[in-house]
Parts: sequence; structure tokens; C-alpha cells
Amino acid sequence: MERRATIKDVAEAAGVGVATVSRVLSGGSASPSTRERVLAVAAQLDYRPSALGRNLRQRRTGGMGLLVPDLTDTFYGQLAEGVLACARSAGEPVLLGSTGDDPEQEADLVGMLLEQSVDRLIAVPSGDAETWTPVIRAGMRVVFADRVPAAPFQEDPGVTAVNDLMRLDGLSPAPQTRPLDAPAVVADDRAGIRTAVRYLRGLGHKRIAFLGGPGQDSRVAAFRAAVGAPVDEDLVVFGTGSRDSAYAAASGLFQSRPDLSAVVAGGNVLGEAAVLAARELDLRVPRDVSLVMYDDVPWAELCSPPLTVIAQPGRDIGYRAAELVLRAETRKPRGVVLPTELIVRGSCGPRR
Amino acid sequence: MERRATIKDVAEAAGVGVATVSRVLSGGSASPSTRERVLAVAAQLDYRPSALGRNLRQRRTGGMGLLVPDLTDTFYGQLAEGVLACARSAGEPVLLGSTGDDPEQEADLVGMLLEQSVDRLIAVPSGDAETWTPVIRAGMRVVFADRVPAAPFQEDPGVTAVNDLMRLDGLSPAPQTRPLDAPAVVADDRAGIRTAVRYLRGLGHKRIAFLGGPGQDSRVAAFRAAVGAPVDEDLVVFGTGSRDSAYAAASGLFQSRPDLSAVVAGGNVLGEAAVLAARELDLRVPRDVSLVMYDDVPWAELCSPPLTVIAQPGRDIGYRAAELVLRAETRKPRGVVLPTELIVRGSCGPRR
DNA sequence: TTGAAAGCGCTAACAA
DNA sequence: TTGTTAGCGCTTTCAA
Repeated sequence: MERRATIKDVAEAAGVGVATVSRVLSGGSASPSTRERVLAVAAQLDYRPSALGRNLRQRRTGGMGLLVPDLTDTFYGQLAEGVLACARSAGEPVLLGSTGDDPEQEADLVGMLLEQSVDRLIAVPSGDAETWTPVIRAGMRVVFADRVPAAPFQEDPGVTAVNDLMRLDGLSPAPQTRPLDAPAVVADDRAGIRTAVRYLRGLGHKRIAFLGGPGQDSRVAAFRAAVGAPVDEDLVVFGTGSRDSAYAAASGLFQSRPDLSAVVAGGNVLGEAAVLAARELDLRVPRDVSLVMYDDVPWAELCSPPLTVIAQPGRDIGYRAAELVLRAETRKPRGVVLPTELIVRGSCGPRR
Repeated sequence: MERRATIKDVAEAAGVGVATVSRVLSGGSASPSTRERVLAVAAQLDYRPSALGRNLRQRRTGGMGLLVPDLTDTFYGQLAEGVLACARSAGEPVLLGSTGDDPEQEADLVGMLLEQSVDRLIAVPSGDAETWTPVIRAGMRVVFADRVPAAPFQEDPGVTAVNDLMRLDGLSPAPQTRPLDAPAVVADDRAGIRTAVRYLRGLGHKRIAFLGGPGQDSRVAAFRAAVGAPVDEDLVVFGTGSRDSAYAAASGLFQSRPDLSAVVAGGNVLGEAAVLAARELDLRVPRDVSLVMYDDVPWAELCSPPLTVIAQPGRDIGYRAAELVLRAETRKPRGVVLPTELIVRGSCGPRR
């Protein structure tokens, strides 16, 4: 890197002390004449304050970290765009990491951010509450997006945010121990899933399956609640996050339960897998099987028939999360739940 | 951020000087006994060297910047995943920016990186060679990915990399002035487009259109070369990068030239638009119009018929670019061109 | 092999 | 309103 002008250069050229330059540039008090002179010189020298110096002095790096499971998943692309939009308008840098939905990789990435002294983080978490507690305790200001860390124990979720959201989602409330001081920005999974299930019920469907992926605990819970006890457990299956695994899960589901007439896919990768598996098995959508997919992605409309989806505002989720993590907010920040919308297209039909 | 152990703490606890700690931790010389002691203490204190201090001292930030046009475009998601994979294995952070294919936003983002003293950058460029020359001159080590900056003047492309690649792509060679010292990692657009056009020709198509987007100069050029002079200029149309604009371009194309029988979409967003526009206009694919799309994305298979595509290795492009920018390489680094592959599925048929 | 010391560019006390 | 100064945590001469 070529030598760039430093604050000292500006100070000398303007005939003032470095502190004055610093003050002027950060909007502190200074006489109009000094201010003007300093500004002129700075512009003339094309001076740009070094974030390095400032950060070291303030013992913290500006900007924020962003951890998502997979950027080839369009939903996370949308979420990331939201975060970037907010960060840009705030002039803050964003450090990106992709976790592959693997708690270990996630931990590595968090370690890297710690090393960089990044103390603000937006995360779509893979690890459970137990793994996140220490990092929040260590002073990292984290906002969860899209989902919250799973509770490690049924009897001790140990997470305020998780707790509240689980309650929102109709899960059993649990005693609040060790509250996890992190807000979360999520979609209203409960309402979204409930609406979808009711819609399918209205079409006459009785055997409705749920095809889930990692971190979709609240959607699964919402599904169970929506179909009501007793839940046919064979109709609730999971992939591990990769497209292959999602396909395997979908294919296995269709083959083991040819009696099912509708499936709710918990995310767009799972929806994709369902479409592919159905085609492979010569199941027609929606004639043989109806499909509702979580996430509205551009290609949902390209399928034939176009997919009926539960839309969640990925971009807004990211934007709001970035706002939250940026706002040097007061204590006990609360999370936000954004609405979902059932968009009816052509992938659901009456039960045959 | 809670107080973390510093190098000084480690030095004191180990009864050595800070320089020794620094040496030990960076693999310098030290007696076995000292080394062991320092290491033990460091581990015990959970010491992690602060990137802040190191960076200031070395007047540069580690890691790299990554600038892409749009993360909701799956191709760039793939590319980003490649970059992240390489960065992770090198333990380097990645600063992400999304330019929206807007040279101004791009310039802002570059400015931000400069301020952060990030001196390595992987960019899918929006601005032309003229805007990039100064940043490279300023010492930023940039590697272009997916495409190279457009040449500002026909008679003075002013860019070695651009120049070479344009030549590869069959454009007129130009005198090499002001060489732009930046390597590029791109797909073999020329071969990809040529193969697609030949394939369509083989199917009997005569009136083949090209639907392009920003930064696709080399693909357009390849298309012109492949169809051969005289090129029917009305059959070469462009969107500006947004989905809406792509749709408008596709729709306009189909309506103004009902005689066309095949279209090559220069990217997946354009392909998406073509499918949508065709459906809206009641054009059947491939009966009424054949379609080949650049980019193999997961949803290409979900369309019916599944889309015939020119696959380019997005992830590899990102990975290789990251390797290049990381390797403190010798002078005059050359770019790399990765192969494309025509994947025939169902969106092309014989001309009616 | 080791330690002392000098900064990297900046901000924030503190003085003037 | 200003300038001087002391570091932030680290690496790197330079001596010992």
C-alpha cells in the first residue's frame, strides 16, 4: 500500500496540532476559521482517517460480522443483502462468514471475529444456546436472524430470546435461567405454518408431511401444533442442510409414505428437493401431491406449476437485524417478529 | 468488549519480555524451554493476539474485500462461497460489499475498504478500466472475478487483463497502453457462447437473440462472433441488472421480434426473465422458442422443461480468485480462464 | 537467545 | 479554542 496522508501530515500542513484535526474531523469544537483550514487541507491531501489507528485506540473494530449457513441458498442471499444495505447506509464494513450449518465452523468463525475485535455480530445460528452464551458473555453484541439457537435442554432452554420466541411459537414455556442477552429478528413461523396447514386442510388434505432442515425447530413445532396431536411422526422428516441430503429426505418420505397427500417444505432448498423427488417418482404436483414451500424465491414462480409459498421478508430480516446490532441500545433488547404471507400459486390442489 | 489478555499479560506471567512472546507466537527463534513456557501461559490465559495491534504496526489489514453485484443472484452466491472457502482455509477474514452493478456504489465501497486499510480485493467490477486504474495504482491488490472492467475507449482499452481476455474472446486486439496490473479469473465465455450458438444452429435456428445484462461485454462479443456478420442488432438486447429490467427487456424482445426462434440469456437472472416473459406471452418453450441460459443454478432443473444451460464454475471462480489475491505473487500475474460446459436439458428444440 | 524501546495512526485527557 | 502527551497491542530493530 502506498503511503497515504496521515493525521500528522494534515496537522502540519494546516499548521495545527493533531488533536485539532481529529476534533474537526469528528465534529468536535473548533473555530470556524480553523475548521475551514483543516477541512481544506484534508481534502487537498486526500486524507482519509485510518480505521486501523482509530480502532486500536478505541479497542474495538467498527462494523459487524455476518454469519449465514449458505450463500447459495437464495433466502440467505436476500438476508445478506438486507444487512449490507443497512451497513452501507451507516458506512460500516461487514465481515462475512458462511457456516455450512456446522457449529464447529461457526465457532471458528466467531473466534476469527473475536481476533479481529469485531464486537457486533448478526448470526443465523447453528450452535445451541450453550455455545452462544460464552460469546455473548465475552461482550460480543449479537443479534440472531432468521432463527434462534436451539435450547440445549428441554427443561432449561436457558435463553430469554429463545424462550420468548418459543412461547410465541406455541412451545412449552420454560423457566428462565441464564438469560441470553441477545435479540432476534425472525419471521412469524407459527402464523406462517399454521396458515399453510389450514389452507391444506381446507383443500381436504389429512396426511400432511413436514420436510425440515437444520435450525427449523420453531417451524417444526409450529407444524406439530398446527396439525394437532397425535402427530404422525413418520410424516416429519429432516435433511441436514445439503441439497443432497434434502433430496434424500424428500425422496425417502415420498417412498415410505405414498399415502401422504401434501407436504410443507421448511425452506427453499427443501422445496427444491421436494419438486425434484416428486418428479423423479412420477408424482404430479399438485395432482398427486400438494406442496407448500417456506421462502418466496424468484424461481418459485418459474416452476410449473408455480409454487405456493409462505413468504418471509428475508431482506427486511437482515436489515432490521443490522439496525438492532448497530443501535447502541439500552439493556435487554427485545427481538422482533416479522409477518409471513401465504402466496397461493399453483402447487396445491384438492386431495384426490 | 471485556478485557482480553494482551501480549503484555502473557509476557509478565511467563516472566519474559513481550518481544519474546511475539517471537514465539510467530514461530521465531527461542529456546525450547522459553517457548514451552510462553505457549503454556498463552494457552492458560486464553490469549489471542489482537489483529488490531498487528495490523496497525504492519500498516495493513489482513483479509480481503469481496465486491459482487447482487447476492440474490445465485451465481454470485456460488462465487462468494468459493471465496469464503479459500479465505477460511487461510484463516483470513472477508469484507463483503454488494454493488448493485452501480459504479458509484462500487467506488464508495472501495473507499471504505481503503479506509479499513484492506489492500486485497476480489471484485466483479461495474466501473470501467478508468475507474479501476487509480485504485490499483494506489496499491490495492485486486483480482477481478467473473468479468473484467470495460475498456473506456475503443482505441485505448488501457488494460492488459481486459486486453488479453478480449483477445481471447475474439475482440479486436488493441494497443497496450497503461497496463492494468490485475489478474482476472473468468469463465471461457467465448467457448461457452459459441457452443451454445452452434448447438442452436444445429437445431435449425436462424434468428437467435441475445439477452444481456451489465458487464456482459465479453459474452455479447462472443455472441456476435459466433453468429457472424451481419448481426441483426435488434436481436441483441440488454437489461440493467434488476429483475424488472431484465423482464422488460425479455418481454420487449419477444414482442418486437416474434420471428425469433431461440434466445441465449447471458445470465441466470436474464434466463429467469425470459422464462417469465415467454410464459406471459403464451410462448411455449421449446416449441415456440428455444432457450439457453448462462449459469447453471439449482432451479434450472426445476423449470419445465428443465433449462439447457451453459454452466460456469462459480464456486471455482471465487476460490481461484481468492487464491490469487492471497498469494503474494511475483509481478505481472496472469489471469485464469475456466472452462464452461453446455448442459443439454429440455429447453431447446428444433426450429418450427 | 533475549529484552528494551520505538513507533504504526489515532483519540482523549489534560493544560494552556 | 487549542496543543501536548500518553497510550491502544503489536512487531521489529538494536543491543546486550
